[in-house]
Amino acid sequence: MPTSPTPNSTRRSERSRVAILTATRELIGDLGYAKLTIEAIAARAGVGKQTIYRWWPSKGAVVFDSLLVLSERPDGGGIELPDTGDLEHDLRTVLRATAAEFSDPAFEAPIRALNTEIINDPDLAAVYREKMESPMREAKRRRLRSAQAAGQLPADTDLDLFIDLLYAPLTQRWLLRSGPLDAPFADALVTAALRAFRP
Amino acid sequence: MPTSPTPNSTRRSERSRVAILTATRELIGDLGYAKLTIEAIAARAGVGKQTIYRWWPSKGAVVFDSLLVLSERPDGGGIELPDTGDLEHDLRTVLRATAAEFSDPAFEAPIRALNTEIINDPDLAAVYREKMESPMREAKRRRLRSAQAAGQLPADTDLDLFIDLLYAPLTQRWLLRSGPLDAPFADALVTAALRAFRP
Amino acid sequence: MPTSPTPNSTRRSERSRVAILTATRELIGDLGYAKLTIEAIAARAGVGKQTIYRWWPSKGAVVFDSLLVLSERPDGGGIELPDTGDLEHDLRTVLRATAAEFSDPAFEAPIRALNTEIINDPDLAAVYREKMESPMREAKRRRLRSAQAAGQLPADTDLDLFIDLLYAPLTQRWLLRSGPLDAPFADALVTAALRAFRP
Amino acid sequence: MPTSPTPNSTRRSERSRVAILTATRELIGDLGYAKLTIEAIAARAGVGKQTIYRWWPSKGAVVFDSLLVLSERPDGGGIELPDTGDLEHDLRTVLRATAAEFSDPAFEAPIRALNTEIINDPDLAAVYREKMESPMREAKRRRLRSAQAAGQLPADTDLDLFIDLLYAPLTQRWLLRSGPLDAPFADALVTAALRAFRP
DNA sequence: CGGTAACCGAGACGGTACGTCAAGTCTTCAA
DNA sequence: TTGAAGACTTGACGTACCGTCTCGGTTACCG
Repeated sequence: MPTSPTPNSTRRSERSRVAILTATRELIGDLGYAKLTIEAIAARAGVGKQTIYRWWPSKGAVVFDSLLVLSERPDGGGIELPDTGDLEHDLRTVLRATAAEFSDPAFEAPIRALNTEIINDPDLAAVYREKMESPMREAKRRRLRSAQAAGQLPADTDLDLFIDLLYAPLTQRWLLRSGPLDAPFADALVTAALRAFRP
Repeated sequence: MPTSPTPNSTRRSERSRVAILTATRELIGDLGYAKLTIEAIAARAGVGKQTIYRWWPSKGAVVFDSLLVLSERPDGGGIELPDTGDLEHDLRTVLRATAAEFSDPAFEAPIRALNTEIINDPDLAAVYREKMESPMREAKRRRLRSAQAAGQLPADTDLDLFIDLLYAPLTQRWLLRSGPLDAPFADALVTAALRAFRP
Repeated sequence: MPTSPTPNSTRRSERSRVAILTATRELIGDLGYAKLTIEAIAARAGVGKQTIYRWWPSKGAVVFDSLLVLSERPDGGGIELPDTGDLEHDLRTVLRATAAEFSDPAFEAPIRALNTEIINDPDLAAVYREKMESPMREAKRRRLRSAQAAGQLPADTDLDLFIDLLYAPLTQRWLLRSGPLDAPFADALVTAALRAFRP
Repeated sequence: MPTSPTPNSTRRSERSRVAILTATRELIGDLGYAKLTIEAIAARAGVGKQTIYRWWPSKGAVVFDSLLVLSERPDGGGIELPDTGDLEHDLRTVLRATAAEFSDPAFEAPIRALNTEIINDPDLAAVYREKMESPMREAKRRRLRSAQAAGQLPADTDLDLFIDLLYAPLTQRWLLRSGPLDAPFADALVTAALRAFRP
């Protein structure tokens, strides 16, 4: 496993680990991904470069770990999508929120940085899927299964395809900046996805 | 416009321009994007570094221009999607071909390089949309309009949304390597997109 | 002959020649010798680089020619040392004047530049001796021969040695900045040189 | 002080320092001063360029330090001029030796390089006077004082002027290549200097 | 007196070296 | 014995100039 967000040695300094991850997140926000350097991270964290190289195999792994906390629930519990009983309404809420998050400058730089690393590093992509994508996708599946139980979605629906149809166009548009990430677009996606799987 | 694929001065050496673009394409294939350097491009092209810096504002712009030719038809004509009269059949053909292209090692490295640049450089993203995305999307729209005329797609279909639904999940899966790009996946996307817009 | 201060072709542009020499002199004064570049000369003179390379073989040659005018009499006549009939008095006058000239900021940079070139370029050194040193030394010899005729200097005096004794310590001190170039030093040199050759 | 021939930090690599100085000396001999580059020094010394820039402020300072060792006695003792009791004889010996040294190709290039730097860099000139000129001049003064004690030179002789009279013409002639550096010239200088200060 | 050849300003070209930055490795020293 | 500090080699960066080479546009001569 290329990243080690938790100490794998009792000797490891927790203080340094946190300082490095924090410094990395701050620097990505300040400079963007392209200008991020290991030296700057070490300097800002008040840490020797060797301490970074000792615990992470690549810059990408540091960046990844530093952003992992963004997706972690402080309470340790799993992520949960809203479930009012009305699938279409809930999906609109969630998709609009996702669109808004992409537009938030505080998330913009880090997520672009993360994508840059993942696109070019298959190992990191695997870790990403395991640590960040999977939990989120499982939460989405849970909500859709609940809808199936409620008879709002056919029982034989390919849930992963449904999720892809819903989210991929949104992510795509954000990555390539090919159009506005607004509520009408989010709503249109929800409508289209639901229509694609109606009986 | 940040890139200038054609000489903007009578003094510009066409020989050098072509050599630079060719060398860039070859090096991306050999080394991947991350290890591509301006010095290596200049050396391989038999050109002074200054000649690159004189005509392109950034490494990304050179990479972009070098890949632009991949999307250009040698005959100068526009791109055209197949039109046998059967929309579903044609879309399957096209989507399967797109999936196959993504799996082709010759395209893999360059297109990942291009995406890396585009994600982090809004200017380049704009040029990308204008020079590469737009012509392709227009060709897709033409095929869909033809289907509308043939009564295979409702006249009020939001063609751009249709295209997003069809292609975004494919691109997403390829970028993040989150699953196989095979014929069943392509077919499922076609089916889902068509069902989303059936009357 | 490595330098050609006068046009050797009727086609040569006198305007350009003068502009180049003037620009060179100005730039040496502004930047010092080390930062002087052919490109800057060409730019300041409003001249193509090729026009410089066409007429001078090296940067040193341009510098040399540009400084040659400093030693030329505007009236075209030769240099002449004062001759009041009192050798010691005249030598003091001349040596003090030489010391003052060395201290003049307007001469400082150019003459250092000239020396730098001459030290490292034997060809230039030869031209320097012919064009600048010889006429000056001949004028000094003339004054000393006049003194011999007046019985103020033995007839068998080695005039070149006398001149070296007089001027070399002055030049040395200026070049290496090893001491003040003041009147007492000049006077001491005159006294010593005269004593060295008194009967 | 612009040069630091001895490590000013315990962290400094003595191996690198010596390699740089040695490479510089060798390259000056091979290429001459004008073609000496920092890159070539670093390459020949097997050292990163940064290591040079870290410890020396300019190319001149490296050149200077590399030549400093030429004037250092390995035994740590000071320089001493011969003292047979016969001043004229000793001065002839020393001046002829100096002339011969100037003619030695192994000294030619480095000393010209040194002079080039010193002429154009007042700071370097100051260090030169302190580290190289002064010890040598003091040795000369000692020999002359010994002659004064022996009654071969008046007690009120201006020793520095005497030294200038003796050496400046020699150095001048060598720098400008204005004449042969042979024994007759050396002898003539000795004779003249002694005559200038005889009672 | 009209062609033409040399010279001109301009500036692109293939290069070399600059001085800086950062990468990843290695060494020293204090806690 | 870890970890901070930071020197080390390496190598790419983007810039400045080098000296050469066109490119059109004068300019002066020669046929």
